[in-house]
Amino acid sequence: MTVKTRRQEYVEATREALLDSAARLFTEQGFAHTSLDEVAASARVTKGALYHHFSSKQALFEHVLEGVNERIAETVMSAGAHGDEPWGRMISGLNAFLDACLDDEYQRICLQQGPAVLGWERCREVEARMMGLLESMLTELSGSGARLTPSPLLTRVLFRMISETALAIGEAEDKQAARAEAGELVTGLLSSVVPGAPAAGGAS
Amino acid sequence: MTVKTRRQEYVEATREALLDSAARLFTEQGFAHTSLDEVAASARVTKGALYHHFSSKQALFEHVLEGVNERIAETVMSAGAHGDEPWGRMISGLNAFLDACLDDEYQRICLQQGPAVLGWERCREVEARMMGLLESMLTELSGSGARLTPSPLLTRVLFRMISETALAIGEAEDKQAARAEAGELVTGLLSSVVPGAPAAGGAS
DNA sequence: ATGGCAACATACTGCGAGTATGTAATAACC
DNA sequence: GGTTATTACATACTCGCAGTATGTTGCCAT
Repeated sequence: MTVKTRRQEYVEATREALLDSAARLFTEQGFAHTSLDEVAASARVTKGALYHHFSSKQALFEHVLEGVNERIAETVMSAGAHGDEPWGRMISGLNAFLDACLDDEYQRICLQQGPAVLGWERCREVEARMMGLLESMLTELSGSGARLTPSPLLTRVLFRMISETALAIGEAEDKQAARAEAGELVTGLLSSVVPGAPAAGGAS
Repeated sequence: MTVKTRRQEYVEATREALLDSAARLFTEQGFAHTSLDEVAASARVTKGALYHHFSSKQALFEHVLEGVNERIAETVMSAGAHGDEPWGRMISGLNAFLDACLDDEYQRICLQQGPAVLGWERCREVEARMMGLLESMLTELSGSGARLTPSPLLTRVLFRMISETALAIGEAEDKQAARAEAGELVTGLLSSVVPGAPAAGGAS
């Protein structure tokens, strides 16, 4: 690959400025109450530039969501990679995810607006990486004999369950307390489903 | 209360025609792709009539959702009322709910569009009745010694979990098979959380 | 040099939510 | 029982905004 010309850098910068502005405005005002003129103005370009880079408002939102999701997924996966025993990795990944839920952009864009704007189906496609992580952890854990046999549906349901606690954290007044309660509840639920864990443990 | 005049009947009929048309169109085309002119035309009135009865498009949707939710809640609650032992009532209520998820209107309006249009918070207010039913059942079951202490968060998480299986049923090609799998999975999960149940039982 | 394309800007269209105003029938009041 | 107020709509309009059509300007290849 040849060295990137200055012009290509400008193009990329424009594109990312649009994505950044969109992420900010979608987070602050929501998808419906954010106009594309606003986004363009915030990135100091016009709507023409926006439509040159993104085919529609939905497409713009989709790219924003993918970016935010990617950022969080990276954090969670790196947290879930370390540790030797399966349960330890599960717990670290889980805690990383719950911590990520304190992130405003992830809250509003991925958890709240995402399903509304893109539909559940498309939204789950984006979540596929994190779902995959959860699924592999579940099968690994179930190796030691699980109460429930792992299945795509089980993974999906557990993932949504965790997302719901994430939403609860986001809505709570005292987010730290909610974060703690959610952590205990989810680990408790998981240890009910998959044995071989500290029966009821709060992990920080 | 005085006898209802013929005119009041007409008014009520108009209002319900609007609600019916809106429910149909929102279900078929979704909230965003349904225009109020369309709804009004389908009810054989004009937009003026619609705005006389409902203050905004959101308000119309909200009333539609409340109606659909009420209809389902009635079914579920009556199903959950019969039976003498708590677990039996829980199972019947659960099955009634999962069956209700085969209902297109409930699927699309309450489970898919609802959170998107009204936001999760308002949506949970509407779901309060069914959440209350679940919560009372949980506390009742936990009387015999639960693995997890019941809490609002637990109720909420379990409810969302069940809703997710509901969505899965709706999206599946073979809905009957999905319905069966969901039934087993949810009863299995619940019996993991709340003991005193048939360890793993498929209830029809 | 020049033709073409990429990366924008400008100007316009159309749809649809919401509003303002009209109007016919009913209800209220004296 | 005639006048007035109100209800239950219809008609006509505004306006914000997503999407489109059409420039305009520089860069790059040949």
